[in-house]
Amino acid sequence: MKKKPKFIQNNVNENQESEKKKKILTSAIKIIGDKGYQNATIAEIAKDAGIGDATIYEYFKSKEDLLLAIPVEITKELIPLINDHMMGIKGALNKLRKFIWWWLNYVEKNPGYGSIVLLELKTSKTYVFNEAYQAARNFYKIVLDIIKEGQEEGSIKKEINIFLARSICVGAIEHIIIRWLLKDRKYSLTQYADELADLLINSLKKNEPNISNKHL
Amino acid sequence: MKKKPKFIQNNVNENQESEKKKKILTSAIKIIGDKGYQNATIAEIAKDAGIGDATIYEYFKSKEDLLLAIPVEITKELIPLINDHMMGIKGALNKLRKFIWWWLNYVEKNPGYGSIVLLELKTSKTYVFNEAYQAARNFYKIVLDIIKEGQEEGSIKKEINIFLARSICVGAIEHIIIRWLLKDRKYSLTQYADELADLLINSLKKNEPNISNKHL
DNA sequence: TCTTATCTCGAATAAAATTCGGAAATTTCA
DNA sequence: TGAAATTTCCGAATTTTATTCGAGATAAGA
Repeated sequence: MKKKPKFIQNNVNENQESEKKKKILTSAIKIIGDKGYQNATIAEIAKDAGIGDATIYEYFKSKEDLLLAIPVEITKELIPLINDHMMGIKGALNKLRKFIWWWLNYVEKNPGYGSIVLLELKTSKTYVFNEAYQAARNFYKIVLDIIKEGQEEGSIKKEINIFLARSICVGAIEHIIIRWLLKDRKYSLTQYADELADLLINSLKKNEPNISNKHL
Repeated sequence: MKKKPKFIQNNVNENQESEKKKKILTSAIKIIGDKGYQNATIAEIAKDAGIGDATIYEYFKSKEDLLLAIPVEITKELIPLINDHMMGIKGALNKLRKFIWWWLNYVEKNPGYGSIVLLELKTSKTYVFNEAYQAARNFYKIVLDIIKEGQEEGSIKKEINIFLARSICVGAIEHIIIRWLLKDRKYSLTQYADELADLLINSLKKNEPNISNKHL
């Protein structure tokens, strides 16, 4: 651990994310994702991270601050990841299908993260004013961009309000995920990806008259 | 307060819902709906209800039990109310439109209830095993029934998976409500009803070939 | 009016978050 | 290299809240 320049906050070195901070976050995701924010105790998170309770407060202002730091951290890693997966896919509707699949798949493999973002986070009164909210917005923005792209390339109806379209896509995906999180999580989430994508794409895409009418 | 028949539970009179219990619930909706479950204290709820803290525990096992009792109580009143509004409306798609409007309107007028049901409830570990979850299911079932009806009468595509269709409708509505709840709640929610209904109806309804193709 | 079963709540208890003060570790620089 | 300065860490005390206890208040029936 190296020394930082003279005048520093009263807090721990913030840049280059000390390993300890990462370890706390990892333990927090594990414990909170598993038992929920309510039932997770600072003592247990500290124990899992192999440090004393008080040390957590060197890195996070409060338990709530720790909760809010989770999506900020993870989303930072997530957005490049999904963008990477999106590369080489042509056409907004194909991208939308891929995005749906990717998201369901990610939550299925990381239910703790899904549980925190979709269930725990929104009860925090300060959520909207925190950068956690910005992180979520950046994530949703991917869907919005896909819809815009589709309207530009002519595959998605121009008359649709893009924000409403995003609400339908994001709302449907989240609703399916939330049901899964609340249930036993035994069945596969990704199995819904294709059918859901079909339905959403069908409601957004511009009908091609020459094709859809050839049977008349 | 009248005496109840001989052998009673170790608890307070459960039938005919004593006014005190109702008063506690009313205060709980007010305080929890406003500050959130976390920040609402039993002391404050008790004070608002004009009783001592300990009295709450005569009517509810715990703070969580009190939270879970709220949707059970309210949904009991809500379902007859919405069914009443639905009467006389012909056609599944018209019912869906009305349902969307009604729901958005109800939450706009009762944001405390909306906040509890959509934001606070889902973090409770016991939610799924509680009758609160059943109450929510009964509410969603209205949408499912509308979709079934639409498929039977031929206004909604038969090939759509009804559960997925419900997820899209409920998910979209809830997503719009949640954004509103998290923001300042200053703008009108019901303003979205029509456009949202258009979009959802459009994605579910069976296209009538003779009409959609007459311009060819 | 007296007895008994409820109801109510002030005060004690318990559990968990947060703060405090100083010890341990690390860094600086003479 | 050594010791002062700075930073990190944490055990123990404090604070905040939910929950329980037990005694007094209230009503019903004899």
